[in-house]
Amino acid sequence: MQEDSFFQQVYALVRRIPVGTVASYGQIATLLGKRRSARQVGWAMRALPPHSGVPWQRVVNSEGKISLSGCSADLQEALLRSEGIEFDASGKISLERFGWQPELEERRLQEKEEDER
DNA sequence: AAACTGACTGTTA
DNA sequence: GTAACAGCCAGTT
Repeated sequence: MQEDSFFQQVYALVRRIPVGTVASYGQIATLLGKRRSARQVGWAMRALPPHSGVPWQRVVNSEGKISLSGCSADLQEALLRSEGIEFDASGKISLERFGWQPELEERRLQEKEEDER
């Protein structure tokens, strides 16, 4: 569990998820070029030590729901709410509103550069 | 070494 | 709407 293992790649990517947005396990896997390795992303999150600095709470399943059970789920929801993310009546996050969109980020960056030019 | 277990997901029925 | 299944792979029996 070191070097540039799959887990490390996952952590590096999860660290880039902006505050107030969420990504799905599958999305992380896809961005890493492992389209069907969502489960391993879940493993990576599970293996995470408590004070790793990785914003694990920003990773939810493809429905926009929390995939944990028990008190861990409560913690995740609390963390996300504190970041400004809202849940609907069924405990679901609107990926439309809060989903991480790396491509849009790039676009915004480009637009900003154009403005400054 | 083999079988089993998941913080998953898209497809198929 | 539900259910089964395949694909993926690290860790744990």
